[in-house]
Amino acid sequence: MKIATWNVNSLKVRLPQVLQWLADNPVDVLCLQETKMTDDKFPAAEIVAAGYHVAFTGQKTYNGVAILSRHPIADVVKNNPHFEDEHQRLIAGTVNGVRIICAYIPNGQSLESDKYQYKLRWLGGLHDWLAREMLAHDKLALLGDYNIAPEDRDVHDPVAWEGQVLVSAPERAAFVKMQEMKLVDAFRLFEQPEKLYSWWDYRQMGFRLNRGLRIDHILLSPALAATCSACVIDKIPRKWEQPSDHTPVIATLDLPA
DNA sequence: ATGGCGGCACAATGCCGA
Repeated sequence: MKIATWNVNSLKVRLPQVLQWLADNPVDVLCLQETKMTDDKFPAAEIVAAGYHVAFTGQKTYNGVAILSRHPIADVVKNNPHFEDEHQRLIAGTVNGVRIICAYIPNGQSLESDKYQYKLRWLGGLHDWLAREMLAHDKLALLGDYNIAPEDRDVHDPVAWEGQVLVSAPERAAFVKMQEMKLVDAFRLFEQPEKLYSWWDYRQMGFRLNRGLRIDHILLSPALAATCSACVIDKIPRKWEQPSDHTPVIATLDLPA
């Protein structure tokens, strides 16, 4: 079973790339973030025609998340039942006995911003809800755009980024807290190439100069981590015409698909 | 020091992302 996550930065613009990527990479589950559309605009028919079930929740202009799955998606939950939030940033569903949680964690903008406080509150709410979900689901995966680079090796220039949003100590502490609840960063289960990131700024030739951050992650519960045989970042879509600034992350689980 | 790119919006510039 292969599960993946991709912040597409507008599904309206990126739908052809999503369909192309799925044709090239027929994963079992693909979590999308930043669909940036209301549910009435969601291209469900095109995705179903590509052989996927889909669950989604969106809003105008910002945010929006979706789960695409080759298998039926059960027990769909939209948003965190224990955190009041007008943003559409979270959707969960169960696929083949695996609890899939797709998250678009807030960016935070800057350490001085109200949005940063919202990000930390949001992470607190996520933690509390995750604890409950983990009790209910042995096999659980949290996939998405975390907007957190967990360690300096996940940052192209740690000195330049020091103290900035995405790398600040409180955000990293929230990531560590998820690891302390036994969620495992699938990417770090394996030897990886150095300086491999999942996001690059559109500006200043960020991708060509590999000025990136690893902020898109797949975290696995212990029962799933034990089955994980690979985790890769696929840089290919970042090279396509009119790309998202993020690129997909894929984990392979040795479970019957 | 700022914005640099890209997407979006009651549309020209401003907000937002990261």
